[in-house]
Amino acid sequence: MSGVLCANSIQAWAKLVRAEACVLDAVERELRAEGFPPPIWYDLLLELKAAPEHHLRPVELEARLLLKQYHLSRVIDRMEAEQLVARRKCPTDARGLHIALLPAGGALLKKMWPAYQAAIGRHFAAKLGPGEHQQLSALLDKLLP
Amino acid sequence: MSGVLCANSIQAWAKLVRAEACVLDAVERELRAEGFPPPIWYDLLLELKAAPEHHLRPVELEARLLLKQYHLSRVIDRMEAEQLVARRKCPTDARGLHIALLPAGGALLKKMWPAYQAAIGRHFAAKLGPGEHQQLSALLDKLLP
DNA sequence: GTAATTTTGATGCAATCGCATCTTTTGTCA
DNA sequence: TGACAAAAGATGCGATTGCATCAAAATTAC
Repeated sequence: MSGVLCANSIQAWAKLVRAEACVLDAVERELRAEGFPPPIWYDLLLELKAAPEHHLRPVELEARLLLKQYHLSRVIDRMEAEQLVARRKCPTDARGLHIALLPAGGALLKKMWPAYQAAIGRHFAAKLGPGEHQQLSALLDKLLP
Repeated sequence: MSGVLCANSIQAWAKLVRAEACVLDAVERELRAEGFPPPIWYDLLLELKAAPEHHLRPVELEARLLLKQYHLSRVIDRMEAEQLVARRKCPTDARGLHIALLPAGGALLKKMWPAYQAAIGRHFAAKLGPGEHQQLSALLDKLLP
């Protein structure tokens, strides 16, 4: 089953790790410098906003954002402390929760978008040519579950 | 300068972050389960081994591995505690150091390679087609400094 | 030559992560 | 039904990260 990986594979692997770290770090740093929370907060809020009734269960958020269970649990702690989201009882499963979008969450989403977009544009999008975003997307799709 | 990013860019961005996290996490988890240290230790040892006299300065390691200064400083702490590398005085710059590869470091490199290779193969390389590794490499190169 | 600036590396402290485990509730199957 | 396994979330604790800052040496400027 195994054998030897070719040099191309190893190099692609190394570049994936390095490039992502480099770009994500630049974006996070830029957002933080402007007083914004980390990108994952934005992503989470966006998922909630896109959801049918502006709420999702943690399990669903885990799957969409690919977060680990304990990680998400703590992100929600912090966002709840900032009144961005609220934990509500889930009516159909007593084990579960609804994570609901609060007004302040919607407001942050709006306020953060220009900065987030600019950061992604500067540190990521601008470095690729026109068709390359889709090309990269297609390749990364194969790596996703 | 700015304007609006197209949906393709945003999606590619999101996939880059998610896919990398997903794959790196799987590889790290697998190595850890077999009792090995994190991949960055391997990468660092490999850089040292490839270096002319099996030693490099922290600044050089930072640049090659794209690590932050304080991060690298602490990684070296841990690796030094395990006798994998040693901090030596740098003869040409009294501020600096030589990080030297120790025998145990070389041994770990050898011992770890099969596991590392297998993990990368399983969680990354196997998911891409023959030419796609190079294709991905080329795209990621544009994101690197 | 000396003062100001930059570079290199370390570290205190607070925030975050990762693992393992716990509680509660659901689902399965005899 | 009743026992047993699986799923959803929370959390204690130790390890790691990130920021800010420090000290020491090299470089630059005057």
